[in-house]
Amino acid sequence: MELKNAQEKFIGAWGAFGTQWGINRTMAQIHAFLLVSENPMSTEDIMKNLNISRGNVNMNVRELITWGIAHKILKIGERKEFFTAEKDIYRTAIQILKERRKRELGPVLELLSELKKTEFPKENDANFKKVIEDIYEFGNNTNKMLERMVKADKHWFTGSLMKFFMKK
Amino acid sequence: MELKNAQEKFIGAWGAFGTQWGINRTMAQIHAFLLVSENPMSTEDIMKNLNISRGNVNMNVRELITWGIAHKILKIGERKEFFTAEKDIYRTAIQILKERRKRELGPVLELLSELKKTEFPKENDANFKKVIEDIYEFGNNTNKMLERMVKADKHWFTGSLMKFFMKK
DNA sequence: TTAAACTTTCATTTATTTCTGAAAGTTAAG
DNA sequence: CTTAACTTTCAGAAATAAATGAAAGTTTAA
Repeated sequence: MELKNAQEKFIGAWGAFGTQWGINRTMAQIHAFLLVSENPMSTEDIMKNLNISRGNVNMNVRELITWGIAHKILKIGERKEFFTAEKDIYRTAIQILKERRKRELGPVLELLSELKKTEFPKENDANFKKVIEDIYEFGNNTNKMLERMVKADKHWFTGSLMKFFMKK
Repeated sequence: MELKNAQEKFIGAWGAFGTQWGINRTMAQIHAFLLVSENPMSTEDIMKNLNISRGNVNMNVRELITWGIAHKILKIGERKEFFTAEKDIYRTAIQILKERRKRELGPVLELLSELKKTEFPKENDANFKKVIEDIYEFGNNTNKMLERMVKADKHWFTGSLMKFFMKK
């Protein structure tokens, strides 16, 4: 197999994977393309290689940058902007956890905490209260764990965390 | 606020949350509805309460059952089928992890492992190899941790795991 | 049997998400 | 300035995902 085939296979798979996680296909593909590209790539490079429009590249690259998993690179003497993916996969994973925690877990915990406080005079609310409290507790614990992970350094993952999970 | 309003708020939020995680809105809403319902509900109950069609209810309820987070309940003397959500939130979370691990992480690891073995004679593939290896290693570690979590019991989460994350 | 009660399927329709590409906006070199 | 090189925006088009509902299938009671 040629390297190019293998890269395309990876890009395709990464796109499909992204879809299942609520990330759009193209954003994931651009991410994969930048990962396998040795050097920073321009908008035109991405357009050409993935066969997508300028607007699409622009939108999704900016989104990747917002997520903190791609970076803008300026070359001296060049007017054009280039882009590169964060190559440290742990950093990448941590960034994704961080953003999803903030954007998704945050609002849910807020709602649950609000619902938890609400009183329902004279209504039979035992089941509802329990469901909300259980989910809140679970979400809160998850939140705390994610906070810890987000603050950890790369070696903590392969070291302490892995050891904890493997023991016994 | 009335209990019903609170329930609807929860159902709506759960649906929106699901959307972001690649789960369809209705499936998440049915799940939420079954969670807040004290008793098992029939197809008609779900249709009426969420204002959706019979076919839609049928498809999504079966999907929830496949995921192992809802159950079919048969009442004696009743022809109709009733459905209920798994009320243990830890079990629910574990089921979801289990399924996603199997369906999504599995195939990706398989592809990565295949790409990792591929040789590219005479090509400059150092960056590609490193990316694939790094992601594979990360995926593999994640996989091992998930396996451990999936096999753990409820108390391990609030006990050992929580303690590990909170220490220092 | 057979007929009523219920569940499942699936071709169409509807809704949602994503993409395109041309126009507008921005920047910097000359 | 002015113009060329480049980036961003966004209305409409295209692609994808999800929902409908009527027809087909299944089960059970009588």
